[in-house]
Amino acid sequence: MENKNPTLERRSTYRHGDLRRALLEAGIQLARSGGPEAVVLREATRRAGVVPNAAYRHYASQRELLQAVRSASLSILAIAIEKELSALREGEHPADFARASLRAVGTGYMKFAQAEPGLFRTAFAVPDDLYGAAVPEKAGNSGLNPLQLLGLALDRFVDAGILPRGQRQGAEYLAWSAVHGLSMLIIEGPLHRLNQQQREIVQQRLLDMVEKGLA
Amino acid sequence: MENKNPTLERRSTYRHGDLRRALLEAGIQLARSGGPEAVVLREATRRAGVVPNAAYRHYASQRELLQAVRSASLSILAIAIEKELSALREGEHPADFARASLRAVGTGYMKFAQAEPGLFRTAFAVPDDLYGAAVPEKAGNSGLNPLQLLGLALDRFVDAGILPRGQRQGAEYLAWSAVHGLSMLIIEGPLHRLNQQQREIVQQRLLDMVEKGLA
DNA sequence: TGTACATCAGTGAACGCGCGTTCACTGATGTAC
DNA sequence: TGTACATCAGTGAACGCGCGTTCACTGATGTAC
Repeated sequence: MENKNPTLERRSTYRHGDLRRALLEAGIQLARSGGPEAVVLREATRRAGVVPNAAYRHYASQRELLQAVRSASLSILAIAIEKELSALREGEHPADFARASLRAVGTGYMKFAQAEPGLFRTAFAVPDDLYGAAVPEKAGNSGLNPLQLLGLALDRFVDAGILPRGQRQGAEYLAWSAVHGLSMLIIEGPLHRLNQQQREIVQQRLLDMVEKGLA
Repeated sequence: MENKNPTLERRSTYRHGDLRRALLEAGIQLARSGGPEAVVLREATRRAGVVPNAAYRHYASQRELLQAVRSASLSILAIAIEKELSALREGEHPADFARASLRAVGTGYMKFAQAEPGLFRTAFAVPDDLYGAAVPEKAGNSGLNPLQLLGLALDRFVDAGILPRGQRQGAEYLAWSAVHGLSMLIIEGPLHRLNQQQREIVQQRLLDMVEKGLA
């Protein structure tokens, strides 16, 4: 029997103080360890050290809490991608820089999927717009969400002249499909048994395919 | 309130006759309309016109029934792919034939995902080997499961000399990732809003990318 | 051809579980005067 | 600076729900003699 409520110090105050955030954070932990179906409202309140219905002061329903967790997951993913991107230095060859950018986005995405499969699955479990107005809840530090970061890398392809401008539109979805698909096959599919080295090889080959196949 | 048990004619016999199959078929219907989480043992027994615990004469647990449904889903997918493949005629150009084969596999896969999202999600929801001994429960009429059908198309690439033999191994997973990823983005992701024509365009572009990027 | 009996498919009743959600409440806080 | 009071965060108790699963049973079937 593990401690279900590691965060709880018995509250001395009647008011919690920041229950909304505590519930969100508990929800993120739940998603982290069990994916979207683990985001259980009652369990989140338990972890926050609060009675179940107290949640309704801050979220209208379990569904609304789940959506908040989902947005947070996307934001964490965006930050992981940004981290890979920020390791790049813009050299003298724009084409190399563009290619490295795309690989960084893809690598950040796939690394995240494997390091945080629960959050990854949560981020994409529920259909929801990733187009439209960029909302900060789903964005990284740059203010861009994961799809927009991918778009940024592809813009660099166009700028470098290695992707015809006419093929730019919708190219996100081609690259995204490949990287998303491999992530799924690895984290909950038939590629689950691959060891770390094998995973890296297939990831690199996949990125090669995208790079070569896009232009 | 819809009819929960459309199949049930009030049984006149004490014995059901073929409850195992009836439960499997009910399970498939459930998966069809609601994905893996809809495969509820009690509901399957209701549809079979039988008391809940009767299921335990035929399946050791809900999980076992779900696995059976999953295998059936893979088999149905294999048949869908075979249908696309069988429309091909082997012409005089092996390279063209090989390329058409790969496109047929990819098209069959993506069509199935969109026509039967519930079964598709069920087929891939639970991790499970698709390697190893080919088991007939997961295979199509040819005795090959979906992964093996993809392998067949890639073998034709090698035979036609458009894929180096040294790059053949593991190539399944590159092609599969792309096609699987796009399917997911379309059926339960941000590409859900695309209309039929837009979907076909992006699917064709994705297949172009794979074809070009593989070799 | 007839009868006894083993087999086992399906029944009936019940279990514990955890979930999301609603209701009327209580207690602390902070604002108006 | 002190007091009355509105606000509203969190409580306590309870609801109905559907699930998977277990138990002791009953009734039909088909096989052995």
